[in-house]
Amino acid sequence: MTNPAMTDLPHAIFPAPDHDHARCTSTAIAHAEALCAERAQRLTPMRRRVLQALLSSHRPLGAYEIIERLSGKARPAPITIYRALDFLRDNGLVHRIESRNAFVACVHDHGGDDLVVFLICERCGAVGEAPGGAAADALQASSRAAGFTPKSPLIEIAGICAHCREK
Amino acid sequence: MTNPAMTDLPHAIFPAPDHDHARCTSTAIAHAEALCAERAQRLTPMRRRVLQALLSSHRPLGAYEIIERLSGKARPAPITIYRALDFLRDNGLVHRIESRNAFVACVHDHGGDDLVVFLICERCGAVGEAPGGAAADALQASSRAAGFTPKSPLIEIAGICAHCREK
DNA sequence: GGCTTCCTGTTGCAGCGCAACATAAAAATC
DNA sequence: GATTTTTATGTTGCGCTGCAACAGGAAGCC
Repeated sequence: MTNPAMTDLPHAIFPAPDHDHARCTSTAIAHAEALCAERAQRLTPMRRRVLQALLSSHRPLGAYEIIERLSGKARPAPITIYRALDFLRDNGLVHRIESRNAFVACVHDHGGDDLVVFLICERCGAVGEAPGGAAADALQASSRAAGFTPKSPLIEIAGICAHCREK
Repeated sequence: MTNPAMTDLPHAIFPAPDHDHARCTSTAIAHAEALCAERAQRLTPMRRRVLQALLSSHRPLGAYEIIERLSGKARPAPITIYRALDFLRDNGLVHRIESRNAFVACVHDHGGDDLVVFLICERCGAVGEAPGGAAADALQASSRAAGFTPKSPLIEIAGICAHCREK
């Protein structure tokens, strides 16, 4: 499932304000197509449109915000968006930011199981994904010590990203 | 602000099904009173009732669930509950579980700044609070590596607690 | 008492999220 | 290719979350 196009370009964890967003978007779409083809999943027009709406920014969007960005034609009902999001999430193409009740497109290429830390910039709203390998071990240990059998940990950190800090 | 009553009793991270819940509740209320007195904050009847509703279980409750548990008299509007919750959260007496959009009473005694890991049992719904000291360092490092200036990390882990696993 | 500050009640609204059912489109089977 | 089955989308409706704005009331301060 690894797509070279997503790994050879070493994404900064926070996309720079002047990055080549068109390419960034088309790469992600291409990755989604490849992945769905490989899994015999259907990237329908609706699902693609929702993904593109999310890719139009690196900010998490709510369902209603997505609807607004799906310009043209009739505006789909919220439930339609949620169903598309469910599909995209199941395939690791979209993440849910729990602390915002919103969604971001995933522009990284990571397995479904490894721990991802979401860094949320309070100023520009962008979301970065940092690898959480080291923290994963500590959390495993903490959980086990409590007799707890953990599934996927959820980590979200609010703060200020490098690009906003420079200003 | 440290209350001996809350520390001398070494709370298991997950309260056992047969724990002395009456004492567990009264201790928490006493702690809330002491803390508010110390800070010259007012633990009004409404705030106390909301806290007690949350203490009636170790499960996170939504605003409407809280309203239902505030039996007697007129049912307060949701906004009233949210205001009480804001107060209780500001004083560290209540935590918000983002992945559930719900709230739990805090039955531990930790400073406002140290990292807490919420363990959420998918079977019984109980929420435990584990210390996240070790993970905190790893997350700091991860964030810094991304040029990110972190504030308080949010960690929630779903899984199965020890008491549910035994069955 | 009079003033300020804080708390609660009321009304209203917007977003989130899904259940249940109906319809349409694609896949699979024959 | 026609029929059945599966899968995706549209429609309606509803309940929960969360807050803004305003009004009244209670507690503390001078």
